[in-house]
Amino acid sequence: MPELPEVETVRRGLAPHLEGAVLTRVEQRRPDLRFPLPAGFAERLTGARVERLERRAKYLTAALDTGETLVAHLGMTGRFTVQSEPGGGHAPGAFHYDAGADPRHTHVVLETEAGAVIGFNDARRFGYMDLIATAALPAHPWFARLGPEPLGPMFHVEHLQNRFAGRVQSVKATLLDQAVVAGLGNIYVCEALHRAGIDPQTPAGSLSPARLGRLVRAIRAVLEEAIEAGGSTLRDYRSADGGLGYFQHSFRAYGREDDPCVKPRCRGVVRRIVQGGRSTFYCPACQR
DNA sequence: CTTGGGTCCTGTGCGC
DNA sequence: TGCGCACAGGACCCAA
Repeated sequence: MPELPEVETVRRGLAPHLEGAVLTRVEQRRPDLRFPLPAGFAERLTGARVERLERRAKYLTAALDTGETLVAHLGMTGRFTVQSEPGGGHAPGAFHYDAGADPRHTHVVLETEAGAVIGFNDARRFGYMDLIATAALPAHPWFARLGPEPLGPMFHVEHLQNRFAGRVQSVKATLLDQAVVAGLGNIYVCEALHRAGIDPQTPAGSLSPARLGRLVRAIRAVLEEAIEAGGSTLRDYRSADGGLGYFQHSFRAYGREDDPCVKPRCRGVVRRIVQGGRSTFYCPACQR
């Protein structure tokens, strides 16, 4: 479930359980996720205290008091589950997050002193984790080339102008490049381009400053609304547990092939095309 | 430099 | 009901 709003939602859900918490038990159930887990993974985590739980792009980072940071990427299907054990210092009627996860795919389990049991579950195993020296994080290959946070002060029209200049690649593909802006994925790029009224096939370098301004505002708006809604859940959102997002009901283009365009006064129909091997949904009538 | 394609892995949903 | 295929929120790598 993982673009920026989903990862941010996960961070907010985990933070009360992890920030300030001491990890009393760590269980590694397989040697690898997408990549091998580092040597001594469980041992290096056990006994550590989580100082901060943060998000950068689509990465979650848990800075530890050991000088290392636990970094997690959810890939396509990664999710965290949380159970608070009765008597573990939490109110009765234990908080239970995302009960729908198949337990066969729970690969890592973290338990805190306060009694929270946190599972990392990932059916496709495109997700990954590593332990990295906190001081070395900014220079790490996963982080060094990331573009600005789209909801932060460094993301503005001038930035897009600079990064788009001379690029003949489509604006859709360019926005998926994490070095241009960090955290967007297929869904929110489609949604932002629809809101901005921009054809996804337009060469990035050919967009006027005015249109880039609309694009910046559309990206910020759709991400803020999605975070507000707790992100999007594409499967089993009906399982009534807390913590599941509902922004998928607000999609205007993504997944709406053959539906009439929802933009007022637009008579267009949403189409699906393939760009770079991935589906793009857009309205040819109002996105030009 | 770009683009397109294939790769990792499993689950789901659809047409037949 | 069963089977095979297309497709899925990411991101890397390589050939052309």
